[in-house]
Amino acid sequence: MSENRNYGDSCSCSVIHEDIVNKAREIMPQEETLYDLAELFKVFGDTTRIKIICALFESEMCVCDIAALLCMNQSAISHQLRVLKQARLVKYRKDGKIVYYSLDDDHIKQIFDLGLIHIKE
Amino acid sequence: MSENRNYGDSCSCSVIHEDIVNKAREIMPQEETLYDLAELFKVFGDTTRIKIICALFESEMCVCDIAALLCMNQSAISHQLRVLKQARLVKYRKDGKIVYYSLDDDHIKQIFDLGLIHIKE
DNA sequence: TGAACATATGAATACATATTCATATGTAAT
DNA sequence: ATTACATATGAATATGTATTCATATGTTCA
Repeated sequence: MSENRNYGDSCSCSVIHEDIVNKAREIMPQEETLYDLAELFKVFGDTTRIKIICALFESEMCVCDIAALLCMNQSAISHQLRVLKQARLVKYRKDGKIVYYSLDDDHIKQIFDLGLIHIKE
Repeated sequence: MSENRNYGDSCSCSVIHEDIVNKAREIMPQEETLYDLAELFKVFGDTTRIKIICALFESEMCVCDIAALLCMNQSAISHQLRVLKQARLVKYRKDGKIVYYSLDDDHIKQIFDLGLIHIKE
């Protein structure tokens, strides 16, 4: 009966349904893609950043405005805007010393709204 | 000129565009909603959980299958399945000692795919 | 009943990260 | 030039969390 047992070092259990596992392996995207995807959702997965995103649905805002709105200090907002920028979720334009941030992707609202639908159920 | 200055204790800067801030404040969902939303995306924001979700697109799978597929130990998978379960992203059925997990929400694929579209740009 | 096994779970550890503080950078106005 | 101000950023801290280990729970089968 040991033919059905296929213990892996790290898995510490047997593969019960090898066909299922193989099929799943085939449809799995590249490691890098899955990593990037997790990184993207990680950016959405913070209350402060979600609030910033939500605020920017209304209109572009400067760092100070966002800090005032969220009652948080300017540095925290600036750090989070950097994260959002790196994830290409926001873009900015400078007008003198003021930096206006706005959303950089149409899908953001869709992702946000789908999330809302899920939690409202 | 100090009428335009409105320093808050925690904000450490002035509100530059009060009208914008007020409008944003109006459209902001409840604190709790935003918190729940962030919590939901946080669940998507982990490579292991994204892989589990992706695997379950193919079919339901037991804990062992998932552990084998991802080459991770059973305990790690079980812990993560609990997180997914608490977020109501997966459900399970028991068949003897085997527990089969499957996706519990149609929106998951949509959210996943929108994320993919974003990172592929 | 007891052995084998699939899964769950608590504790510990290691690592990631959000916020704050202090300060730097860059711009505008006097 | 100097002052005031908006923003950015590095370091430090505190908190959160993913994984592992050990073990418990619950099921099946002999």
